[in-house]
Amino acid sequence: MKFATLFDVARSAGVSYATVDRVVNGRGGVAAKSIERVQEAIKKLGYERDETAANLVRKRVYRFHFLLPDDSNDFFQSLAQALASHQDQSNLLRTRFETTRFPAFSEKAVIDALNAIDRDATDCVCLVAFDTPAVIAAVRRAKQRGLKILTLVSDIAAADRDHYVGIDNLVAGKTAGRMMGLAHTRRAGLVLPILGAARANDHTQRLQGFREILTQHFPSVAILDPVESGDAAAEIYTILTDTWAAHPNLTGVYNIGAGNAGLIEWVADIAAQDRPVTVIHELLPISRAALQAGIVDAVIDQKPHEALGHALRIMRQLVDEKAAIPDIPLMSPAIYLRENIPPIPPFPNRSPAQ
Amino acid sequence: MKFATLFDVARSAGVSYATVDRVVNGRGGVAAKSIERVQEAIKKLGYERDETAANLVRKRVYRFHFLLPDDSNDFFQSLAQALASHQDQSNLLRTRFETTRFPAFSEKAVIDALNAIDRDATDCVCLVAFDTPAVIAAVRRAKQRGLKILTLVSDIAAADRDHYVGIDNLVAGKTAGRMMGLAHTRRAGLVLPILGAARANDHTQRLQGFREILTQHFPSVAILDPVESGDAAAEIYTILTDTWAAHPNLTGVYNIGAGNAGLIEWVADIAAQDRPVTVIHELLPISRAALQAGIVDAVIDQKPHEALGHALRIMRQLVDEKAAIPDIPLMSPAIYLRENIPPIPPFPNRSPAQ
DNA sequence: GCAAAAATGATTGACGTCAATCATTTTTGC
DNA sequence: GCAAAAATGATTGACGTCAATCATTTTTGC
Repeated sequence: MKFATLFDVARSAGVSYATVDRVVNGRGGVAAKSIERVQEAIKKLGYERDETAANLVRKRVYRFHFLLPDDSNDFFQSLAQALASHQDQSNLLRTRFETTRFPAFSEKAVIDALNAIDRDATDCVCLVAFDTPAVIAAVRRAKQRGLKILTLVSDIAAADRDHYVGIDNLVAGKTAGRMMGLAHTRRAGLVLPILGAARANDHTQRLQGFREILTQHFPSVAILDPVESGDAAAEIYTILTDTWAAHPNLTGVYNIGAGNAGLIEWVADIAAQDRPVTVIHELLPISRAALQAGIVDAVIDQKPHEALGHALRIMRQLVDEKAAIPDIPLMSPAIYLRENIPPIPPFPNRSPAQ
Repeated sequence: MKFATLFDVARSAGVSYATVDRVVNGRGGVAAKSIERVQEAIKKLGYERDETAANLVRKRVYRFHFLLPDDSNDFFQSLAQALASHQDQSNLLRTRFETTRFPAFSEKAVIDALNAIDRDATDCVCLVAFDTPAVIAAVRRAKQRGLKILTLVSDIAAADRDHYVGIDNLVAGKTAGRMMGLAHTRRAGLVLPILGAARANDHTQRLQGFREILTQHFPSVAILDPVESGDAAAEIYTILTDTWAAHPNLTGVYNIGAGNAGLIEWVADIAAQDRPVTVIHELLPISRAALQAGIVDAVIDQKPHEALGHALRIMRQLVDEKAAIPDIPLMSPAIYLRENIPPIPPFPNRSPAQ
């Protein structure tokens, strides 16, 4: 079974290769009946363009630049790791990567990095940004220079970037709420939500979703006022100790942000039979271990590896500019319990060289 | 920024293209010091082989044959759909697909289909099989003809196929058990497991995992003897009606196999405030709707789309025969609650033609 | 130092497509 | 029916690699 080439199409259509080329590449100057014959031949032979050959001769290369926060030991680390694993395939898909890490939460650093991106060496920027006026302005400038912008994990105003890939934090919070609610089926409870920072949009959205589900579907569960941890483990430990002292009837803890080490330590320390149900975010080495150890009951995860896969696909489409890209639904978070912890991606994508 | 080609490597190494070719393609007959110089140049230039060009000239094509059960309206339907969505990319990855559907549960049909596969037109077979001696024998014959065999979703004895992609049903059952257990946090309960068929390995494995987690970690939850439904919705309805009558204190139902329509109808009919917690398998249109409607509490899913992605990658590696393929861990099942139901894959993988 | 063996160089046609150029044929308008 | 315009054909070099062939140079063993 051989596969049809453009030469086969030409022969079958009874026209020259040049005419077929004019048709398939839309060069114009072809009689209507010739176009028709070519299209018929394509259909008849089941011809499909060999994209690899086309990309080869066109020297088509996707040049992507990633701007990721450089937070010592956290979620962004796993994001960078996921990125690295996707680079495996870069060769096959003619994609070149550049990555800039910037100090997390430094607005100036993001903006500088964005400004420094060389339009002549970059087609599309993937940005883990926060939604401030200055950042938005920088994004807008980058777009004016012709760069495509995709936001990842954390979004900015829709009008200013080309696409967003990531979860909906409201949904993430609702999922956490549902999980917490199910753990309170037909019983009353008292749960504590811990915010990282009240000014962080993603955190407040999660909190909102969490509250919504509990109040709506699990009215017997009372929700304490959320406390702020600054994403600091030590602070979380203190918060929990204090809350536990004040409310010995505490039945659930939902940590919305980072700093899970503090929560884990606290649970291990109290070693109570009837410890509160614990729901946290992001499957990282530390939370994996805590799930395994039975210290954490559920982890809500953004699926960074999968997110990057989506991001790369969309970035290629953005650069191709072939057509408006259909709006892609937001990702839904994963739920990990002790038993369904996934193996650590990536799996090897290709065999070792040679 | 241009990317190094083999000519660049040759120039940099101070040898001819032919020598470089001999080195990178392992043709032998090259002096040790030349090999070294070439490898140095490769490293220095960051050369990476352009796989697409190599595949092009080698006429490398992967010819895959899928053998899927043809069960009217079920899980296999969604599997076939997932397959179709992956075929989108077939062009880019030089993969050709053939699919044979066979009547579900017809051993003879599988074997006939397997025997009928043309070795000269097929490199690798992806099989959703059941583990019977006759099927195993047929697989063995296929392997002797030089076909690579990958089992999907349902495995056969490890020695007889090349690889398996799918979940571990024991883990799936444990996950269901954990979910059910969490919904019984600090309270007693009585749950009913419903088997499709006691002779189905995957079902008994799930049951085992389910029981294990509950007895071990949630001892206050009692487990009724499992009943068999034959995967029939009507039967499930009857079972539930009877059990509910006999045990008004029922707090959970775990449907291990198919026939969820019966469970859904029953839950809708009893319309009880304190209905049992329901855990089922496979995210299909019907179970999506039931989650949405709040009739089902949790769905454990095999992630067919993801599974096919893994399968295709491994099948290519099998055909390449470059090296032994590292054993890939079994997939872990996904947990879907009402709030984190994912959008229906596939997303479009490439822009529309032209 | 010489013949044989080993290593290297030079070159070529293909894979399927793109993107040209220029010559030739067909169609159109009046 | 004729000139101008439109359509078509023929052909070519490239993209980066593979897989050859054959000629030439270098190394090896004695």
